[in-house]
Amino acid sequence: MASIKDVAAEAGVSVATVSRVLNGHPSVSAAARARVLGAVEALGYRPNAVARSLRTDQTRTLGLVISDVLNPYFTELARSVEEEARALGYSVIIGNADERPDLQDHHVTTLLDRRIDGLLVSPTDGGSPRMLEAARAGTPMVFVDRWIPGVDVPVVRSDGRAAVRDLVAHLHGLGHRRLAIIAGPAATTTGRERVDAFREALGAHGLPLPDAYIGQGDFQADSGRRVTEGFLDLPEPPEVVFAADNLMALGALDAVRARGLRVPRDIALAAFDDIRWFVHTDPPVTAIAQPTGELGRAAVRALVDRIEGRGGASVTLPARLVVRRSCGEPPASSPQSPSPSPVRRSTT
Amino acid sequence: MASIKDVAAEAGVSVATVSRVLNGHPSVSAAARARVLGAVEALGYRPNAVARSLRTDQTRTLGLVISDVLNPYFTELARSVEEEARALGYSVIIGNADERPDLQDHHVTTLLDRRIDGLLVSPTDGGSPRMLEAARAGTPMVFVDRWIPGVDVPVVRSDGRAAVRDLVAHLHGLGHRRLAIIAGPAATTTGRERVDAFREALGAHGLPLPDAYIGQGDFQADSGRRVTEGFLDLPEPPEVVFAADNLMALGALDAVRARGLRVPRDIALAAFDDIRWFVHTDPPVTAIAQPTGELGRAAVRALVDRIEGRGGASVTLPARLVVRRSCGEPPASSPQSPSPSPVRRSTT
DNA sequence: CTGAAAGCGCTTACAG
DNA sequence: CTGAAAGCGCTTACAG
Repeated sequence: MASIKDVAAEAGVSVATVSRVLNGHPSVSAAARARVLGAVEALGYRPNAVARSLRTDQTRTLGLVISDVLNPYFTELARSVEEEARALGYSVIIGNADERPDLQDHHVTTLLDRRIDGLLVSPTDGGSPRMLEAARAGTPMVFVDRWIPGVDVPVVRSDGRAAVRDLVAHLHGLGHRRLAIIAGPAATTTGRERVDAFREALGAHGLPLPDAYIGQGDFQADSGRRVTEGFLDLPEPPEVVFAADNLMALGALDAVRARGLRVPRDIALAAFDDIRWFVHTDPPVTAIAQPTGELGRAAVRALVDRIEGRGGASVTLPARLVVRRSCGEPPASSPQSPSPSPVRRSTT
Repeated sequence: MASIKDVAAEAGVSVATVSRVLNGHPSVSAAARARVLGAVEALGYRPNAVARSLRTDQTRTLGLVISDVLNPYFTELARSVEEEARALGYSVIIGNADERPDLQDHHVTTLLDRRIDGLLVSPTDGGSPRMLEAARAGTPMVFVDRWIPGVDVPVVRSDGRAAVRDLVAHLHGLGHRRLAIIAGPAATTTGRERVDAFREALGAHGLPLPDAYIGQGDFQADSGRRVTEGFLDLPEPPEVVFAADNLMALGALDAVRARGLRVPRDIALAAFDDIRWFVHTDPPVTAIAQPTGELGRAAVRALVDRIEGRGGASVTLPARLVVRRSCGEPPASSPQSPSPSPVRRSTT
């Protein structure tokens, strides 16, 4: 592969001059510039990004460590992150932690070894030593979706509290009283917060959240299935299952179907995270939708602001309830909005 | 960040010695090794992968350019690619082309500039100049899923021909005679092949595939919706729509639902690519399943073989039909298997 | 406007 | 077993 030396030789100038025209430095004569450009074209030369990075100490690359690529929520997040990064002149390298702290650590290490300019992470746990160390060492960093309390890093996330209240009001309005949740890992903020919000919302209606109705999942499908089976085996099974993410809702559907039961007739289902397939499931699934694309873009802007020394602040965006049919049909006469906050009723 | 010099100073040895222990070179005294390891630990030193790559001319990194991250098929492919690569000591950088040739080109260029050791690509089109040039220049490369005829690069893909025959036999057995297809872009091999296989299978049953029943999609959801609307507007709409990928099937479901029609009562639906949600859609969708994970792993092995000078051959794996209910219920008395080749009937 | 030179952080023949 | 030195491909003060 042609190097800058080859270009210089071909153009009859020094490598310094080649470098200058490549970087748009103003003090180059028009003649030299033309000769260099000609040589670049003739040789099909492309600058070696590795050498450039070593010299300039910047890679124009962002690392993104997500919890699970198979989760459409994170896949959409990754897409918007890449899009915004590209618009700002950065590439992104994605690491998939698969909800495993050890894999998360592997990716953080690899990314740091590659000297990425900044790190976007949605932590799978309470924070590996390596990640905390990176944060302390001053690697520009921002948390997205999930975060680690006590670490001084901006957080870009969505707040589902109001939407969860809307959901519980909706469920209560439908006559449901025994509500259960498939929780995410307690080591994650979203794992804890969604349970807290749910419990709080239930409390407002005078409803309890007994321990038996809190199933411990890991945000992946199999755990949703397993927890749902446990709920169904209870002497008094819940009337509604709220899955804290879309994959666990998928697992819940698997479990219900495997028993020959029907949603919502035998048990109602709602999910955190809205995905396109929820419109076409049997029945369509009531869900809480996050402004995923906007989160990804905001996270990149915050990170790039940090990298380029412009601060970079936390952002919290609201989630919203999308009512479909998986929790039962509302009485025809009742109003749609269970609460003052805006609730979109899906047209499907 | 500590460099190799700092470690050398701390350990009281030369940087050469540090490098040797870091790389497991045998000729280092036990004492020196211990001092170096101690210094590494004390300083929290991590080798700079950028510098190492520049020096060794290898990055231990694979580039993967996929057509669309939002497509669960590619997301699963990407996951298995990363997994296998990691097992073999490589990282992978994913570029999402979003079915756009210009974006594909952007990623190929970026990846090449980073001097990745090898390139895995599922081309969005007939091949950009830059990609063809890379192939000709000898960059280790393998095509996965889609490929470009006439380019001397191994291809790892699945052959859906037999499964499409099984599908058509299934449809024919159900009494369907007017079958339509939502095709992928003609610039892609999978776009063309799936239509060809479909036409050939129809021919075996004496059925035509009129132009009006070939809708041009782009493998993304909106095109599936648009094409399906066109089918429904025909004076004689098809009885079955076969979507050449899962996203276009999603779009087809959107279109059918928007008209207040039902699958399979008003129109039947089948899809290429099986995804977990198809079990829970209304109705469950009959699909052709690819051995996606195996494809990803085989592609990585072929690429690494090329990189390490061990050849690297093409691999073709069979796809298989998974019958569900979206094409209608079979008469209770008829046998399940429409053909001699093995057909899995889903338990759901 | 231009070039010679230093240096980014490594690895690896070469000499001892 | 160990170190001094060259060199990977760039960028960028410095001097002219």
